Amino acid sequence: MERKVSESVINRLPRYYRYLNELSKSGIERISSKELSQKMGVTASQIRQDLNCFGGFGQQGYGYNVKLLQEEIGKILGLNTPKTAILVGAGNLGRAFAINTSFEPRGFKLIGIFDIDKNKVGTTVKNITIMDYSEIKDFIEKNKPVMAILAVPRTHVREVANELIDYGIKAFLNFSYAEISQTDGISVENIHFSDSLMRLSYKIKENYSKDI
Amino acid sequence: MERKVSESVINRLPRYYRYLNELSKSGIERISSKELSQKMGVTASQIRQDLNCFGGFGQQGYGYNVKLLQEEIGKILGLNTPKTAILVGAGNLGRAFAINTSFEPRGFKLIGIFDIDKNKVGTTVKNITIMDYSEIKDFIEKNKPVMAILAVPRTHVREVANELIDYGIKAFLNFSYAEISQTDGISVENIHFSDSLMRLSYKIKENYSKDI
DNA sequence: TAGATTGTTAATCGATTAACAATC
DNA sequence: TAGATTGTTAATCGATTAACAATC
Repeated sequence: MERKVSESVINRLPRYYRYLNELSKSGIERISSKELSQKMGVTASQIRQDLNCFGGFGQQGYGYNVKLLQEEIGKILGLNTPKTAILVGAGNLGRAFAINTSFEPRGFKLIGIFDIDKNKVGTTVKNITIMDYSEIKDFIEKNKPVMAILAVPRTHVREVANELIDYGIKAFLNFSYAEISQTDGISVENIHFSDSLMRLSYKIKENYSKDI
Repeated sequence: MERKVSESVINRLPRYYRYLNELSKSGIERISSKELSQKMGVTASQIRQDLNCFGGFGQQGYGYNVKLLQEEIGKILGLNTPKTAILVGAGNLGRAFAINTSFEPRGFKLIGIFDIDKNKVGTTVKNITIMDYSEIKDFIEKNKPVMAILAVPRTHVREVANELIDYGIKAFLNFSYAEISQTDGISVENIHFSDSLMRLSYKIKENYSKDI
């Protein structure tokens, strides 16, 4: 029925959401695509095109209501329906992510944390007691979490991911430096620090040679 | 002289690098664009086009030498010239990043860590003693680091970034949930956990409604 | 009503894919 | 030499930008 919205558009939505949130917090009630485009460093055309993939949220001659538009984008992103998530791997990174992240405003709810390290099992992070990885199957079958955050060693990612898919997990936020083989119906979002560093390395190189 | 290489190409380079590294480690010496394309889930055309932005690294009738190609991509990314970096903000996230990341193989060298929390100052992470943020100006002027990893509260990012630019920092890896205003000659790479979560939220929503 | 700004169609631009001659 | 596969040019596809009629 509806045509599929392109990846590029989706990738821009969180940024719109963030800007609208800031505008809203600073008390601005309405904004035109032109004003917003200037603030964000994009074209007004792009903003209007992007938004009109989902419907007409503006009003001719007026612009967009900031609060309303933010709400609509939130709905498009599905932030209003909390999806249950578990964290696999409670090392430095896993714990830091759990502590630093506001799950609820982003559409998720963290309901379990797992590790294989017996020293960690039983301790708590964000009021959640870390469980032994051996209990994960039962936990998933009982509580049906939708998403798993993977912060396990690179060598274990694929194995763990496959297991969790078997148990019923539908989506991954993957921090481990390896890729989860693309399976049908499984959503994956990777955060690879190494890739970011390498891109930055390239950019620095480019910026310098430009000057010479 | 050379035409600017598009962002899309650059963004794919680290992934090529990773795959070649894996191939190399598993003892594979040569690979054709077709084989690689199948492994990576892209087109062979794209691989050849991407690589030929930088030069002809292959051989007709043979394909690509895995090790050589990996090396060349490493050079393109600038991984062979270590760039000095400092970490600003030694909270959970900053520390976890410092501990988990291999800087040298990604073209960087971590030479200093800063925080404002007096309780953290003096303790060490990865053999680096955390310094007080008040010392950062002197440190930068003396040691001339090129890049700063920002893991400070959202409310402080812009202020800190502007200060560091004044002191001579040329690039940022930014974890804080705000954007650094794009300045000429300054390279920025953002890692926004919130954006990743929201994109995943959207994907989950889409994957489900597709099934219905 | 006049002015502003949207939603949307059309034009342009760039990126991806296909095709093939060059050549190992 | 014959087969394979690159490097590169041409064709296609999609995304971005421009333009403008609709309308608040």
